[in-house]
Amino acid sequence: MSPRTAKQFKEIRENKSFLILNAALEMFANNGYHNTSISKIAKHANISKGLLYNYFENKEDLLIKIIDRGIEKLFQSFDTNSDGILTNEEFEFFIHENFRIIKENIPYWKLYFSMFFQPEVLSIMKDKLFMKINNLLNTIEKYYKNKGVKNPAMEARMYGAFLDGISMNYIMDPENFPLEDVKKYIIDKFCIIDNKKS
Amino acid sequence: MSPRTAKQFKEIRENKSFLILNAALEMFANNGYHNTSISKIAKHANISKGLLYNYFENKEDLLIKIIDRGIEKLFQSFDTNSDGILTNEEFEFFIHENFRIIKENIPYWKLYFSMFFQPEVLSIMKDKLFMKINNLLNTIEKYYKNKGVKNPAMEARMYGAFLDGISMNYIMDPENFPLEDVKKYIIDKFCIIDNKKS
Amino acid sequence: MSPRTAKQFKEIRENKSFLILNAALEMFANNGYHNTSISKIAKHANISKGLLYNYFENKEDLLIKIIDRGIEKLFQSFDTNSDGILTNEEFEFFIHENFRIIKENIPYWKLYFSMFFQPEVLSIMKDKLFMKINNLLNTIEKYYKNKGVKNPAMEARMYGAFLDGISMNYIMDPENFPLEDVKKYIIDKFCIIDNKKS
Amino acid sequence: MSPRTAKQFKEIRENKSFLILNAALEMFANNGYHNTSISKIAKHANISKGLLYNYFENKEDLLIKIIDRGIEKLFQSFDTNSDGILTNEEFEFFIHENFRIIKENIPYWKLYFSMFFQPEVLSIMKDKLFMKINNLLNTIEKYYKNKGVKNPAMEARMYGAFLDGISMNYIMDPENFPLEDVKKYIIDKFCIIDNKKS
DNA sequence: CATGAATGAGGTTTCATTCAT
DNA sequence: AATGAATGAAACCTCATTCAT
Repeated sequence: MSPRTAKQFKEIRENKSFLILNAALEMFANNGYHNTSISKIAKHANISKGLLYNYFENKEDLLIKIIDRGIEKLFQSFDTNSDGILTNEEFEFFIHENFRIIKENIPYWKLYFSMFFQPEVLSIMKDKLFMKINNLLNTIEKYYKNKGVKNPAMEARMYGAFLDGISMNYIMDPENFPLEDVKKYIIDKFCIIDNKKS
Repeated sequence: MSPRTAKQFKEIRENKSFLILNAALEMFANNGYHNTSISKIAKHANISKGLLYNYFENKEDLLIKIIDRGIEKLFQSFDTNSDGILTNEEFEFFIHENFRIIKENIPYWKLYFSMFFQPEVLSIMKDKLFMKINNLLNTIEKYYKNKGVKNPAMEARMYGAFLDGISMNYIMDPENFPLEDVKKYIIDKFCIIDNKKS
Repeated sequence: MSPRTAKQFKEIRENKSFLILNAALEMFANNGYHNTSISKIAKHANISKGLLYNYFENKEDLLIKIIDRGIEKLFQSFDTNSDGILTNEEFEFFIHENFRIIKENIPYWKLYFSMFFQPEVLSIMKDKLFMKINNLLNTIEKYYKNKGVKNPAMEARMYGAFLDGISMNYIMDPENFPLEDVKKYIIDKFCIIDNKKS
Repeated sequence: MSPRTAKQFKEIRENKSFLILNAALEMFANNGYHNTSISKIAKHANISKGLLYNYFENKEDLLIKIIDRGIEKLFQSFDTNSDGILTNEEFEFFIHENFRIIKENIPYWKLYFSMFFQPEVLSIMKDKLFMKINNLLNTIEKYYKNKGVKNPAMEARMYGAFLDGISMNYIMDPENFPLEDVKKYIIDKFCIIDNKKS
C-alpha cells in the first residue's frame, strides 16, 4: 500500500476519539481514575459530555480503550521475531526499546502500573495482558536457555521483575533518573556475554 | 451500675479501632481506595457508619492511619543498627525480613504499592515515606561502599528497584511464588561475597 | 425570710442545670442554634453528653428553658406597678432598666432577637411572649393617654419599635454604642414633659 | 433536531436560576437557613437535588446569591443623588420607598433581619452590607447637618434604628400594620420642617 | 453530530439521641 | 449520677448517564 498522505494523517490526528483518549489518559494518570470525572475529561478535550458518549460507551469503556491502545503499541515493538531466538544485540535493543516506549508516554505507564493494583480494573484486562506478558517472558527464557543458563525460567522471571521495578522507579521521577547508566547496568547484569558462560 | 472506667473505655477504643483499621485495609487493598465506600467498611467491620466517624476523622484519615501503622511496623525491623555498617549476615537477614513482613500482611502491601500510582493518595504520605526509604537506601549504599563497589549509590538504587519489582510480583500471586529460590537469587546477585571483591 | 446563706448560693451556683444553661446560651448566641451540637455544649459545660439528657429532655427543651429563664428575668423588672399609671420618673427608670438588663447578658439578647426570625423556634414561645409584651405596651399606652397624647396606642407602638431597633443596634456592637447619649435621646423623644403638652 | 443555541441555554439557565432562588428564599425566610435542606428546596422548586448544584456551588452560595440580589435591588432605589444633599421631598420619598420595597418582598426581609443574628451567616455578608448601610447613614447625616440639627450623626443613627425597629415590626405581621399612619409618624418625628429649625 | 440541562443513585459526613455499664 | 460508645436518620454533595433539542 502507498503511505498515507499528509491529509490522511491530519484526519487521524484530528480524530475526536484520539483527542478524547489523550485527554482522558492524561487526567486518569495524573489524578486517578475515580478522581477524574467525565465532565472534566470532556472539558479538557473541548467537547460536550454528550458527545463523549457518542464515542465511548461509558467511563470504563474509555479506560479499557486507553489501556488497549497502549498494550497494542507496546507489544508491537516486541512482536517482531518473537518466535525466533534473541541474539545479544536484540536483547540489548529490547532494553532500549522498553525505556524509549515508556519515555514516549509516561502518563500512560503511570496508568498502566496503577491498574495492577486496582483489582476491579485489572480483572477487565487480565487475560489479554497476561498472555502478552507470558509471551515476552518465554522469549527471554529461550534466550537464557540457549545461553546455557542453569535455571532459565527463574532468570527470565527475575529479569522481568527487575525491569518492572526499574520502570516503576523511572516513572516516579523521570527527570532525575540516570537512564543511560541504568541501561548499562541492566545489560551488564542480565545480558549473557558468551565467554562469561564458561 | 457504675460507669465504665477510663481504662475500660480505652480498651474498647483500641480494640474497635484495630477492627476498623483491619476491615478498611482489607477492602482498600482488594477493591481500591476510591472504590471502597465508608458504608462497605462499616458493614465489613460490623459497626454503624456513624461509629466509624467516632474513631476516624474521615476517609482520608482512615487511610493515613492504615499506612502509618504499616510503615511504623516495617521500619521497626530495619531500624536496629541503622547507623553502623551492614555485615553480610545482616544484609541477608534484611532480605528475609523484607519478605517475612510482606507475607505477614499481603493486603497492606497491595495497598502500599497501589498508593504509588494514585497521585492524590500519594501526596498525603509522600514526605514521611520518602524520608524512611532514603534512610534505608543510605544504609545499603554504605554497605556497598564498604565492600569497595565502584558506584555504591547506583548499586543501592538498583538493589532497591529489584526488591520493589520482586515484591510487587510476589504480592500479585503469593501462592505460586518460589519465595525461597528468589531469596537465594537476590543474595547471589546483590550480596557481595568478600573474595569476590578482589 | 432570712437571706440565703453563702452555702445556699454556692449550691445554686454549682447547680449543673445552671451551668449547662449558661454553656448552651453562650454557644447558641455566638454560633447559632443549629450550628451548636449537644456534644459541644456538654464539652463546654464539662459534663458528658449523657448527663445533659438527665437535665434536659432534648435540644429544643434546652433552648426553651434558656429563653424562659430570660423572659422571666426581664419582666420581673417591669412587673411592679404594672396596673397603675407610670409617672415620668418610672418611664425613665424603665428605659434605664431596659438597657441595664441587656448589658447584663448580651448573649441572651442576641439569642432572643434571633429567635424572632426562626419561626420554628418562635412558635414555641410566641403565646407566652406576646402576652407579656402586650402587657408592657398597654402600660405605655396608658401613660400616653394620661398625658393627653392624641393617639396613645400608636405612640406606644412606635415607642416599642424604637426600643426594639435601638436594642438591636446596641447588641450588634455594644462596645461602640453611645449608651448614655442614646438614653437621653429616647427620653427627650418619647417622654412627655408636662408643659410640653400645652 | 439541531442543538439548542447558546441564547436558548442562557435563557433556560436564567429562568431556572430565578426559580431556584425564589424557592430557596421563601424557605430560608419561613423556616430558617439551617432548618431548610437542599432536598426541600429542590422539591419546592420542582427540580432534582443534582440540578440545584448545577446552578449553585453549594448551600452557602445559594444564600449569598439571594442576599446579593436583594441588596442590589434595595440600594438601587437609594443610589440616585446619593452624593448631593437630600431635600425634604427626597427624605419623604425614601421613607415611602423603604416600605414599598419591603412590601414587595417580605420573605426576603425576614431573611435579611434573621441574618443579623446568625453569626455564621452574617460573617459571609458583613463587609459588603455594612459599607452600603454606612453610605446610607452618611447621606442622612448630611441631611441633618444641612438642616442645622445639633448632633446630626446621632440623629441619623437614631433614625436608622427607628426604621430598623419599625421595619422589623412590619415584617412580623404586615396584615395588621397601620402602614400609612406609621409613615406619617416617621415623617413627623424625623423630617425637619424648615421653620421648626428656628 | 453536538449540546448541556436534568436525573437519581450513591457517596461522605454530622449529630440528636439511646443505652450498657 | 455519670460516662462515652453506638446508632441511624438525614444532611450535603458528586457524578455517570440520559435526553430533548
